[in-house]
Amino acid sequence: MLSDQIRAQFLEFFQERGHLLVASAPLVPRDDPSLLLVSAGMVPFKPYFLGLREPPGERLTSCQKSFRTVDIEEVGSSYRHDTFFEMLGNFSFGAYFKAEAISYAHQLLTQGFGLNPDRLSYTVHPQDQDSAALWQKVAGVPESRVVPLEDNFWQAGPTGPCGVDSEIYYDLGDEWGTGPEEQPGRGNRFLEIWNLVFMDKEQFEDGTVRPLRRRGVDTGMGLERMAMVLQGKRSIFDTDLFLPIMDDFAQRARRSVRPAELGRHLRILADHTRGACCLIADGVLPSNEGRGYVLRRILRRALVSAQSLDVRDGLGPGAGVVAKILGRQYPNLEEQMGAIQTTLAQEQERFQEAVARGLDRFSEIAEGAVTGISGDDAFRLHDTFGFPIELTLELAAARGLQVDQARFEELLGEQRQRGRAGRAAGESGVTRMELPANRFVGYEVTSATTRVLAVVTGGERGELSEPGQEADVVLADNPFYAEGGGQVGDRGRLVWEGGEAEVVDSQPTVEGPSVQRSRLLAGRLAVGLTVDAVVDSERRLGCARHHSATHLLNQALREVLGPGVVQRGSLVAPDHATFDFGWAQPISSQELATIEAVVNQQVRLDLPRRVELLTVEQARAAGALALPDEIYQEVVRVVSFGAFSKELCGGTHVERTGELGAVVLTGSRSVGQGLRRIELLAGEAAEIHWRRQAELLGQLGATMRSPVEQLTDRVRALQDRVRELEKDLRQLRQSSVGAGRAAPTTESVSGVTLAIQDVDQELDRSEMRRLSERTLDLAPTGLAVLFAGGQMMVTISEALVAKGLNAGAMAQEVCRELGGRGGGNQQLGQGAVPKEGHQAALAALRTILRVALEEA
RNA sequence: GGGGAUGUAGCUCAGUUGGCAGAGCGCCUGUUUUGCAAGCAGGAGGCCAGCGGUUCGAAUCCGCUCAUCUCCA
Repeated sequence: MLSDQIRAQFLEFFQERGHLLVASAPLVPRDDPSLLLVSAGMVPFKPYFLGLREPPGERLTSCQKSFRTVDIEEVGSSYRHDTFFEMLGNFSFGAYFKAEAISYAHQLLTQGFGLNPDRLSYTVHPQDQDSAALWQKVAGVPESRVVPLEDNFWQAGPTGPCGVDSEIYYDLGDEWGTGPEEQPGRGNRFLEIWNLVFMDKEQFEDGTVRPLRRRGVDTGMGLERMAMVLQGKRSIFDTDLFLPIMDDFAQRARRSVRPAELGRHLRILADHTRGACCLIADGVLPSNEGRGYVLRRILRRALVSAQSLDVRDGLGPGAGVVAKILGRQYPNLEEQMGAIQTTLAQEQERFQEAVARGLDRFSEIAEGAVTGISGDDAFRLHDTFGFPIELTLELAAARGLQVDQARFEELLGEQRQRGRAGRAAGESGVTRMELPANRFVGYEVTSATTRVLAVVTGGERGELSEPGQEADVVLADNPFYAEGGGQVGDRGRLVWEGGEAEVVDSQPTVEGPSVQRSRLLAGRLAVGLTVDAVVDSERRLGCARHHSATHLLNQALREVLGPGVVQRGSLVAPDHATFDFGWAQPISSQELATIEAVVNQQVRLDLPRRVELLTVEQARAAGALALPDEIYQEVVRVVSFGAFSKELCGGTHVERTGELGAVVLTGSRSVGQGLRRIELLAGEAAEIHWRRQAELLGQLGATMRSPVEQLTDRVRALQDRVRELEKDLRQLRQSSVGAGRAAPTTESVSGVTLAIQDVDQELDRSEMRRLSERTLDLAPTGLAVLFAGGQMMVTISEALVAKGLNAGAMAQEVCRELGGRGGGNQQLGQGAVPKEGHQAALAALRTILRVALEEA
């Protein structure tokens, strides 16, 4: 049975039983910073289980793209470990619980997929008598095949919905082993194919566990494993999901290795190429951190394997095969193929550079190596230069060198420890807390008379009584826009009988309602109070202008640079906005000017704004732009300006583009790999910007006494002139110094020649040095002292150095006597002496020299 | 979020207990008058990433910032 059929049959089975089919969410989770990537089928449904949002139906079914990073290192060496996988699931939100879930599962497996019931066994949580009984009753399985398992308890994270679960295992047969270790949950013979989670509790940060308002079911069946079972294969990699990818790489491999190694490399290539394609298609780009780093890591692992097998044409063609297999299920693989190919090529290039650098290092290390390569060196190659340990091992073996792998692992472990410690320290102390639901009225009005539903200070409910105190406030009818979609949160005031508070920020919460960070000015703020909530509408309007301007910019970029422009984020503030987008080349100033012109043209057309509430499908069909890595709710706001721009957006906007007045793009710069940022100003901010520029130019022109048009030439000429003058001055000084205002004199101190030069001008360091050496020429076996303005320099000949004299020490002593400081090394000493102290310094030097010579 | 590395001429990089900023390639001028990326001589080109500190003196030592590379989470 082909994997496409398995997927279809699963989803049909549950659709026939009243489940609504929900499309897979992107791999990048929305609004959940605790998660790197979607790692299970239920992740997009978490808010439904928590009761924070209404699900589109009580019964849902989906095939969800998922990605797990925990066993990246295992991939290739195992028959069932992968990173990217598809999770088939059915979900209940209060519609049914254990009995139906178990019955459905048994029915689909045995009748739908036709699995032999004798090969199935089940695990349940030891406390979960219900499930144990249900398996026997509903599925008619003997008690012996229902195994209690302590770890059959599931939760999405440290906090959140949780409950006992029940796992279904398929017996792969005697050839996988017959020992006592081979049991469901242990060994290899029994393969977990489906997990049914019965969620009825919620875990809180403080350790308490409370029942969920609406208990539910969350199940997950791994498509890859099911395909392995139904296609009678010994590995998920032998199924139609992976085999064509492996074949493709095998055909392009030019180096032969041992069969076991070949298989491992092909599995790595197949899994990682597949995963990388899906990540890139969902908007992830390689980087040094976060999910971008996950992508880079699997790409580099794949590239190491590609190199080991000497694969022709790299990973690119493999991506084509991936799209052929998964493209029908996930159309964005085809749509984003251009981005996928360029990303693969770019990362390959970067990797080659890192390898080339590492090779040089490795050679240096290997040159000096006698017995082997230390773990510290191997780790350094890996850690600092990104040179894969696999290559180090390979190259070392070729030279007959050992690598201290144990030490390497030890260092890697320490690195991990540091990483974890760093993360724990950086964790924010946000505690989860139930907040009452409220209503956002800010699209329609900027002020409202409403009730205070909650006042939260320091994670606890309370009230504000002292002026200056701050708290997060939840309002029943809330006119404040909470930070989102790049637009900053509203500010304003809360006013009530006998009191007032300033709203300094508005933030969304994971729990649902947005909170107004408020600082008490007067009176007392507590739950139940009726307040007038007034948004700072000037500020709001500034945000609206800049937000609308970014929409125009987004479309203008696509028209000028091409449809490949993908928005990656933005910041919309009252006085400026920035817009980030994926684009590899720098933006020329001409391009920027063209883009700016297109935007302003749309401003002058005074396009009307329209807001529609559509389903995601409708919006997509209408061609609305959306961020690639955002998941939107079922009903979305679509904001359009005339026929020019149409975007999914929850922000606030002007009514007509004419309100923007003018838009100015102040520049573009790179903010990361393949990521550019354009800064823009609209309305009054643009006006201020221009006025400042004009003032600046005016001042500059006045200072230069030159018309503005000629400023560039004037400045350039001035620079040339300065350069010439500096050069002339240098030469002049050199010659004047050489001539010597006061000719150098020599005298004898205890039989040693002391050459003295005193010039009545400040010299720079190199000039002093040069003149000092020339003065020393007069005393080839003695010493020289040079005074130049407030500086003194003592140089002594090799002969005196050999006698143990120290110029630095002498300079230090002389200076100290004159109240200054000095120092230096054996040949050369330097220090500050006042201009009028030259004679005193000389006298001191003579004394010091005499003493030093006597000691020597 | 936490480590490591790098930042010096247009490019690739040297630069030693802290003491006159260098090489190769490229560029300009002259010369040779020639076997294909030519030879010879001369020259221009630098805020040593930025800011602060230590020091008589910092490309060099210390701190912070920025950019790039890289590993871990």
